[in-house]
Amino acid sequence: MPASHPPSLLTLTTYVLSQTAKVAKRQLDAQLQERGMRLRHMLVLAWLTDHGPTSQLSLATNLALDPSDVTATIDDLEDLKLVKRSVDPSDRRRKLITVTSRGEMEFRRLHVLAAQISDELLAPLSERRRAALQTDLRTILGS
Amino acid sequence: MPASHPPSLLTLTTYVLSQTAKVAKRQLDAQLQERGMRLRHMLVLAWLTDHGPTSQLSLATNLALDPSDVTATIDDLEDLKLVKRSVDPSDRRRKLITVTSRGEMEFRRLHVLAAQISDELLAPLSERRRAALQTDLRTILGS
DNA sequence: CTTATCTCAGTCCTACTGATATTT
DNA sequence: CAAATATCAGTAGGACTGAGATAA
Repeated sequence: MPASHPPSLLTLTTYVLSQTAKVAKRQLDAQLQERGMRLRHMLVLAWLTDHGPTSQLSLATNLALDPSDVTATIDDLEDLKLVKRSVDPSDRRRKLITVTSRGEMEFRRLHVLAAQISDELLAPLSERRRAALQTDLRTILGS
Repeated sequence: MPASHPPSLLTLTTYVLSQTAKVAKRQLDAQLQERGMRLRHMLVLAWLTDHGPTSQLSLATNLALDPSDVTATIDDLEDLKLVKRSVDPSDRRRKLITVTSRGEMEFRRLHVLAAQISDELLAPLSERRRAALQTDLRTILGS
């Protein structure tokens, strides 16, 4: 969060985009850190909540994480009793990661938190503008 | 750039924002890297082009860079003959950094490059939408 | 035997810290 | 002498690499 911005960069949407994202990310990180988590813990919880039991490698490829980071992340989440490892019976090399009910609760809390941060950040915009922003960004992302 | 996104996160504007920014940043970084530069080199060039000669500490505080990183960045830019160090006569502890004419040319090129990347990224949006996005993001950033 | 999955130790890179030199 | 500026060596933390273990 630069104290001020070079004017010639403020005309670049990508710059403004990155700077805004940095602010948002910083706020979320701070909140997550208070719970001993990082963004990738939340990503994994989100994925599991949405898609059900998933192998570590599949988490890695889908969430663009390094497989070894997934291992560490699952270690952490398992310590917190938010997920469970179990061997995939159909392929015993694989470990299926399952979110626990406690994990789902925690994810819901995190989601609320993130939504609040989102809202605060977007507070200067009207409801209509916010919706447009959301749609446009998703259009750009292509999903 | 996750291969796919957890649906429950796509409802969070901050998430979509961060992901979009990541894509943009990655593309710009790739281009900069081909010229032996990184984002902070461009930031410094932009600042100097906009504001004229500036001390290193002032660059650091304004651009939210660590002073020691500024030193290294100026080292690089000086090697490339894009900036010049000179002692501030009014306070000989300070070094005033000045962009050379070559540096200004290079920054103009980088700016064009970044604008192209911006345009490609925003291609799916109409002209009107793009303008709205730009304004809204600046509103959020508060500058 | 080769390949896939997970784990783990080690490496590399980046950002930051702390100490130093110089000037105010 | 204390504070400000720039430099630089060292540190800590994160992300990635490569090898090993187990299973297919």
